[in-house]
Amino acid sequence: MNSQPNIASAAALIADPARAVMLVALLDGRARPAGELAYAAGVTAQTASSHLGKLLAGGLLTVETEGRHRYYRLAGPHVALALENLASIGPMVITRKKALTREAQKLQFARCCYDHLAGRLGVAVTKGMLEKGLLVAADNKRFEVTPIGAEWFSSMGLDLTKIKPARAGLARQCLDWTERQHHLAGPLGVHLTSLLCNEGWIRRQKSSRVVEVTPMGWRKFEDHFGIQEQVLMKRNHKEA
Amino acid sequence: MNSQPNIASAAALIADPARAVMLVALLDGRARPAGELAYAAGVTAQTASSHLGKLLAGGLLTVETEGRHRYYRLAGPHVALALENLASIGPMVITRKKALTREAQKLQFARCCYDHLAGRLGVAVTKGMLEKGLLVAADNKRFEVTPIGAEWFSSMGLDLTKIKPARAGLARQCLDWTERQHHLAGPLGVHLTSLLCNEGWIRRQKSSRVVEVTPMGWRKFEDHFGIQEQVLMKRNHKEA
DNA sequence: GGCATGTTTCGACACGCGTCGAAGCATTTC
DNA sequence: GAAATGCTTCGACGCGTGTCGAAACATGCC
Repeated sequence: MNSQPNIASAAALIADPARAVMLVALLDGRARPAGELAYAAGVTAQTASSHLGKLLAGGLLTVETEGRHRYYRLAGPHVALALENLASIGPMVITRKKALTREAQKLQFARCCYDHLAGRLGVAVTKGMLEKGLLVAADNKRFEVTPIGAEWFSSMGLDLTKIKPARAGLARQCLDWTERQHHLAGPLGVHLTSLLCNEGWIRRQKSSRVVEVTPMGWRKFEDHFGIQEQVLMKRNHKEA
Repeated sequence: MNSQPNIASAAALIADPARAVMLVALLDGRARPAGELAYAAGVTAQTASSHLGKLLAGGLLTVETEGRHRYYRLAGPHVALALENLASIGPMVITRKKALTREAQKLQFARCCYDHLAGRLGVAVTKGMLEKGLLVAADNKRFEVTPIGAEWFSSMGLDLTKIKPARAGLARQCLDWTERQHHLAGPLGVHLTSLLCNEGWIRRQKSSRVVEVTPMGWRKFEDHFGIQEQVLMKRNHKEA
């Protein structure tokens, strides 16, 4: 009935530095394999495994086994929220605070999720491609490229036959953390993103996952997918 | 620059069961003396003092020394928010969640803060008494009863001369946590609250700090202070 | 001034838990 | 089938820290 022991145990799980690093590394909602989290936290695989087991038991993480990898991700947005709130405590830094949310807004708008496009822009592009019939959603969280889609990619200078599919497929559906909708991932997503970068539609920030759209990019996005800058920029986050 | 060590240390402060109990006890925003927190946490005064010192250094608490007492309170709403978010983690209880906010709303509306009236209602009553000229704000967080006020209390059957003032005074200004405005505290606040209870204006819940207003109470509140039920009930919380 | 109360500081003990080495499973690759 | 990779389990070590007794400090009451 009382949540008092609860809050202490949840906090205890976050309290360990190694675990905190892992959780922060998962803040973007992506799933990561145990080994990567171990490396990020600077501990051995055994130690990381112990930590991940505890976070799992504590309900902070969920896990998906895929082959010999185990992918961990945050159990939900409430966990991410709690982590962010915790970050607001501490040295009581009055500064930043606003700049941080600025950066967060940028990230929410457009970012790189590994090496493919995510955020509001990523979802919008994916949705546009679906509406134009370039892609269709398939089972097992995949996308399939339609003949029209192959033609479009070709016209963009991307030869699909030269892209090596991963074991999970050529184009995958990746659940966008902030938007709660799928965006395009997998090898095709990676190639598309670097293509948009090379063509000057978007620009990647160095040392950040923020992605910016060039003026030319906005025109192209509207031409190809009907994405209007005003609409995309103005939409506020939808809180439950 | 990175908030990673930060979040771990903040979590570590909350992670200890004794500290967690203290923090939860302070969740309503009231300031409480160290001894009371020690008792609540079930530890000795020395242990509690150590904990409180750490929470203070960590920026989770603030302290005001008053006589030989030291009153601790949460450092701000962001701490309360973080604590509540932490409570949402753990056993992943999908239930409640809505019922809890219900209870929280009730508490926000009217509650007992120690033994005097607080919440939206407490603030409204205090504001009404100020507007009617029954009280005036004085220095050192005190209220002073005007001659008109003394007359009003007398007409309510409360003889002010029989109330023993505390060292800090007869009537004090207490900062309301949810409303961010002052309400009436001190011995006068306590006597007024029990008076309203005995006269049947309000009803105190047992085993909860929630206070309910009777139909007769609403009529009286409107007659005496111009407090209208619809207005007070409908007003939503103001978020920054 | 002297005693009582509320709180903090100091010191010592002991339990908890994070850490890693070694070994055990599961899966993929050759 | 054998080797390699990714991850988990087991066991032991050692540091960190929560705990309380004793004492010091501060304030209020008589």
